[in-house]
Amino acid sequence: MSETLSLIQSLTDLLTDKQLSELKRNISIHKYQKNELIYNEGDVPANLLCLLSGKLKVYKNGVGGRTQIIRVIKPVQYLGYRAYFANQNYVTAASAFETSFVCRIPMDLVYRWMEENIHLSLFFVRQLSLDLGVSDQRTVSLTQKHIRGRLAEALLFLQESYGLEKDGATLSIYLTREDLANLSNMTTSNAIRTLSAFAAEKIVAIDGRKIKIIDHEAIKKISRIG
Amino acid sequence: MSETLSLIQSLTDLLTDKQLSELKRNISIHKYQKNELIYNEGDVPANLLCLLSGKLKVYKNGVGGRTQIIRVIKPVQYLGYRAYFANQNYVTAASAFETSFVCRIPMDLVYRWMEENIHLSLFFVRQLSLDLGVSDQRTVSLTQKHIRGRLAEALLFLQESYGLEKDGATLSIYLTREDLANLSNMTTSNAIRTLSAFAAEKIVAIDGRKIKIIDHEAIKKISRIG
DNA sequence: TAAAAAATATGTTTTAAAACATAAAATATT
DNA sequence: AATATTTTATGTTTTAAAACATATTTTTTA
Repeated sequence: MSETLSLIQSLTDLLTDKQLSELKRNISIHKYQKNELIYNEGDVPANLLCLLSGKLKVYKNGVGGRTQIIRVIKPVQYLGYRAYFANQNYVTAASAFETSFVCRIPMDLVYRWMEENIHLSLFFVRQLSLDLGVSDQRTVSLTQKHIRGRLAEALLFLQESYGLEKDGATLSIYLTREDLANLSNMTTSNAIRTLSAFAAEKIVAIDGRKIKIIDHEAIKKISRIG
Repeated sequence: MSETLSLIQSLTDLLTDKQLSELKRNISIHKYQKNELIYNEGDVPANLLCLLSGKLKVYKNGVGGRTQIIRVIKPVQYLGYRAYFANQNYVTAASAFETSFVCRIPMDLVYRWMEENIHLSLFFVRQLSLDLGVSDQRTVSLTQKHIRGRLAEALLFLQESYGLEKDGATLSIYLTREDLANLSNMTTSNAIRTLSAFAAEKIVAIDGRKIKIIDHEAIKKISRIG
């Protein structure tokens, strides 16, 4: 428990002693298996969620069964607050890329703390502002870049989000081509084909779901100019 | 001045008397002509902006000179706060669709008020949460819907945003086909062609830039299913 | 470990949207 | 009012991405 609390420090740092002890009494930890749903579109957002370990995706089911991954979550990051603050049900769903531990804090409690703790409120102001900037940029990238540019951007995004393995080149997250497609707004076949093309061009090396970044500059260039 | 203050009531309601008098000393009003730039990508976000009258667009310049309208602003709505809160320069630009009056309040002042006024902070938490929900939904619509669906959605969006004229059918905003295209993520020719098609199908009637909604249900259906 | 299911690979066809072209109409400028 | 510029309209061609098809490989489940 003390380790858990240290993990979610960014928020707990902001709490008063009284709020902290209240937190300890109301926090719960949940384990999610690979691909397990954490919340679904339409659900009531009752809890603030915090990813302690593992990897998550936040996504929307769009037109004709197509899925768009909106953002990915890494430890230690919060999620699930937007809908509550907007007084809406969830408009996204979230599930685990791999086995993950998530803690839940009742959102009503968090909101009560916010009313008496300006730092906590400002924490969410900042968080939401960062999220919104990313979302707006993403709208433009996904609509205007060509397939190769979108896939290259997705690879860079995964590198930034989850980092690389000890070799300093292999992405630490192993996604199916379908997830890669849903992240880059393309069909699964196009994710497969385009990734194969990158491999043929020696920009990446692929070994199943393992993706090794060979020519980082080339990927950045493709992401930038399409 | 008293009328101005009544216009921006949603925010001023939240201020203390002391803050309100400080507001009066620091607020300024600016007139923008049609197509005039209000702020540009890369600018430092020094002011909270509030549209008092007129109509604005917030947009991003993307790949290859293409422009994407991110959101439209109606009176009385605030803008320009996200970048400040995220500690970034503007990643969007804003300009006037038509002659508009915008008031400016120094953002440092607003932030200081937020630190001593929880209601103001929670106002922005809610605002940002709504913005983020719209942005995420927009990402999916713009990437997954077909051209007809995107244009139909844009028409509905303009109706919601700016309303209709006295006839109860004509959109109150007259956009060029180019703006309509930039709103719907398509080329100008496709906006022209698709709008002509809607007119031929008697779903809308067009008279220059005037767009009259004839069959609202049909537009909703096209927006929904593509 | 065998069978079934899911994911990946690769080729071919189709299609939606962009690009290109030209003309007419509407706006703006002198 | 005349000229220049921008916007709208419409036709044609090209192209990027989706859709469809089939085979192979990998993963899951019985």
